[in-house]
Amino acid sequence: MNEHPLIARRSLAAELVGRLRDMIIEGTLKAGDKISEPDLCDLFGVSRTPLREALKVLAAEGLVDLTPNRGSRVARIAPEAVEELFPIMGMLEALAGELACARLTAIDLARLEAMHAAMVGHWQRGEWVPYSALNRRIHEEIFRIAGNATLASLYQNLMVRIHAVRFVARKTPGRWAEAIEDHERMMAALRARDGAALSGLMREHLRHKADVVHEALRQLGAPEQG
Amino acid sequence: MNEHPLIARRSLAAELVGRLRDMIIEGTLKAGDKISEPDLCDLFGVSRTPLREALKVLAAEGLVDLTPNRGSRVARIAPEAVEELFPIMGMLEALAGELACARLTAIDLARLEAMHAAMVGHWQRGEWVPYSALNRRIHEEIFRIAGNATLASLYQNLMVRIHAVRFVARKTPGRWAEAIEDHERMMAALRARDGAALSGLMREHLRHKADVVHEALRQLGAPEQG
DNA sequence: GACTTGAATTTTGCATTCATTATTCATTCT
DNA sequence: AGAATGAATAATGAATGCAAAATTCAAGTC
Repeated sequence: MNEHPLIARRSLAAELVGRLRDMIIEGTLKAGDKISEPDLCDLFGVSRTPLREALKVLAAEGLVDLTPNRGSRVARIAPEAVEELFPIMGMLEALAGELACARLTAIDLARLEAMHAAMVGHWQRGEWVPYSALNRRIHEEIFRIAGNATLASLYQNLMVRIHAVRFVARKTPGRWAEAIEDHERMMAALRARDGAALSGLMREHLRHKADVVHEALRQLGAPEQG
Repeated sequence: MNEHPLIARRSLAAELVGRLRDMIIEGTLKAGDKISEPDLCDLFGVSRTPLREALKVLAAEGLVDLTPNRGSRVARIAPEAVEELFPIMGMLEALAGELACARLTAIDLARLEAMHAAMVGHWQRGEWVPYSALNRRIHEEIFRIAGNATLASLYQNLMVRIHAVRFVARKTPGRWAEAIEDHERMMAALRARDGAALSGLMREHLRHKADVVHEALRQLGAPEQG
């Protein structure tokens, strides 16, 4: 009768979904790569049944492309897909900001202030990696404060889909400064608990992010054929 | 080397995903129902392997709840989940409206005008079923015009999740008139190609829809235990 | 030498089988 | 009688087996 079993037992398929998703996100499995069922079965020491179930789930998430009778490959994100995703993510961030403002506690604000200050510090010292990590955590924190689990998981899912642009999204100094400015304004809106303002700012922030990715993709040119 | 094979062959699992989704949406499989693998295998005349793959996909979509070693049931939508979904759908509609305004052609507008007029006709004659169908098609048309496939499919997915409230969403005459008014204003914004206005109106329209569902759910009270 | 043709191999889709876990139901004990 | 225990039954999770499809590769043709 227990809703949440105390000892969480995951099925092999569920475990594989997580492992494979991580491998795709971190780049062990690269976009466009053919996924060999026998090889992966070997690697994980499982049979094809749970692996295939996992691949079906990842295909539903948009991380894997399945072609009947012709196997599966890691999904390749087309530049058009990126163009489609960013406006959506912008809207979801905007909503998150709005909701977060309405529910923001003093403790939440203090935590965000601290994270923001630390992030600015990383920027000043030119520490890209910790900056990125903290940046991501700030956005996650806003979604947490928003208190809409569906919204958060939806955003997560879309974020995962654009994993591949993570590497190309190297900001120029100017773009980096712009991002910091965006965040400064966002903090101001949060302090003022101005939901509408924060909403607009976050959408704009995402638009800037989209621009950065766009510039990077354009520089790289058309991705090689798989 | 064909990207899109001419003869579309679907796997059994893919076929089952579609069939089961339809069964859930149309109510043949009711929310909270236990899903018996042997029974469904019997019904469709397939083995458990493709059926289980299909259930995993539906679980990823949020239509089915899987509990390890304890089988699967049709997902029950909690009122809180509805409360979480509507603001999201509102934002997505808002974005669709904005994009649609920017890309609207004269032909698109004419088609929408015709659909709108027909829908108003159904309203005047109190024809609920064709009204609903046309209402849905108008919204779909706006998403089509918006030209963002990812946005459309995301919206579809969320729409499917709230299938169960479809039955409770009987509008009162006042609410129905409100919905018509919303649509009148939306048409005006479209004619003026005022993206910002349409965006706001569609979000408000969704808020009204949420209110209707909320009232209905409150009247029904807490859903019976599965 | 490049293009086809077709057999050998590999991979995929699905059914079946086996082990493990949950559920049901009869029996026992308080 | 009602709760507790355990055997019988059914379900789920995962591995294996098998047929159909795709891929590979070597031989033959122009």
